[in-house]
Amino acid sequence: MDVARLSKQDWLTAALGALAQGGVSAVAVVPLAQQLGVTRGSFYWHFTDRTALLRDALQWWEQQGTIAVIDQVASIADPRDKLRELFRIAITEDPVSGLEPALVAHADDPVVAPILRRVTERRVAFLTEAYAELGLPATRARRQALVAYSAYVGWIQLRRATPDALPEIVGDPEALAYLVDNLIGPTG
Amino acid sequence: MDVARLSKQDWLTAALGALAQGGVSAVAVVPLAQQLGVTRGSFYWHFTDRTALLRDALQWWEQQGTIAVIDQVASIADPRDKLRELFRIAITEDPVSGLEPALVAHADDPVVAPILRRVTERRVAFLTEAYAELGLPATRARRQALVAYSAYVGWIQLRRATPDALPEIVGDPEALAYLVDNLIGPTG
DNA sequence: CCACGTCCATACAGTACTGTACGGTTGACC
DNA sequence: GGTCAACCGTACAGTACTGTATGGACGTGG
Repeated sequence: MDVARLSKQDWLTAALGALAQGGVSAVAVVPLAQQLGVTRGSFYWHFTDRTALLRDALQWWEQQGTIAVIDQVASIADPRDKLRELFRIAITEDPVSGLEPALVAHADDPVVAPILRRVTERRVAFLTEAYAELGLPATRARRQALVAYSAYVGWIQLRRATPDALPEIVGDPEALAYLVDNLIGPTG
Repeated sequence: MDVARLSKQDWLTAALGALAQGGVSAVAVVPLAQQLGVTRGSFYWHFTDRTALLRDALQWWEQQGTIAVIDQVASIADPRDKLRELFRIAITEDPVSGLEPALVAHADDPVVAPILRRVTERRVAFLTEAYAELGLPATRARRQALVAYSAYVGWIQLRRATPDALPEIVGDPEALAYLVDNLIGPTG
């Protein structure tokens, strides 16, 4: 019959969902097993530890979230169009709602810290490169990249803190363009 | 002798610190009591519940964090100077490091949700008013307020995610002015 | 058809936290 | 100096989670 055996990936995605909602401490074996319809016996076959689950889940997210999106826009030749499309994707989409806020909140966690750091650095570096292609000198390019990235981060935070105050922006194409232009910043 | 009896406020500040570091689940009675050098008997005299501690702590923070800062800049007449000073304070100071990211991460929590919502709305309303004083029409003022506030939120998040990438901005007065101007946005 | 690898359930300690009940200590005030 | 309230320690259940050990079900290849 369909006894519905689980793969390692099932645990990873479930862990990311729990992490997004309740933070690191919500990545617990018992609730996840209950949610997946199995017992802890399943978990301790796939993973050695609770920490191993958290680490593997974050590493998987690191690959999917960072590399996939960057690959999606890296082919765009014009740097201004590239930034525009990048921010549009980043603002409107949100694969695992609330994950990034949860990660930032647990920035001190020994498992979270290195991965969050790598992802942030990689994103800022990509932005810096794009702004450099736009003609900014190196120092100003990195400065603008930090400003733009922090604006992006704040946006996804705000979307979670007050979800119903923002559709008035995302829903209106003109307002969305206004936001994207503001994210890109003064590059003239 | 100096048996160092605790006040209710001691528990509140300790709770905010724990909340900032480990999230809602870190606001636990046993660890806090241990950190304060007492047993749980003290806690259950001052508070009825673990939830009551969390609620009271957040309400205290709501008053201190929101009202105090707004009062500090509300007297400045020129709206542009007012915004400048507001963002300067918001960017450079951080009374309880990491609290706001932790709150956003637990935006679904029944205790956190209403308070976070009130604080966000109040801040955005204050910004909207300032931009209106600057001459923006109502719709654009609120839109710009949301953009500016999300940029601010992202800044304090980024400061926590990668603390050593940002002093290069805060330390340099010129770069700080650049950031503040970018937060204020195009208001010409 | 049976032997083996995969996947999961169950049972057993062990730990950490929550609430409650109650008893003890301290200091102010009459 | 006795009384009362504020404050805290201790002991008792109760719950939730972690890890480990072990055995069973299930399918696949020899």
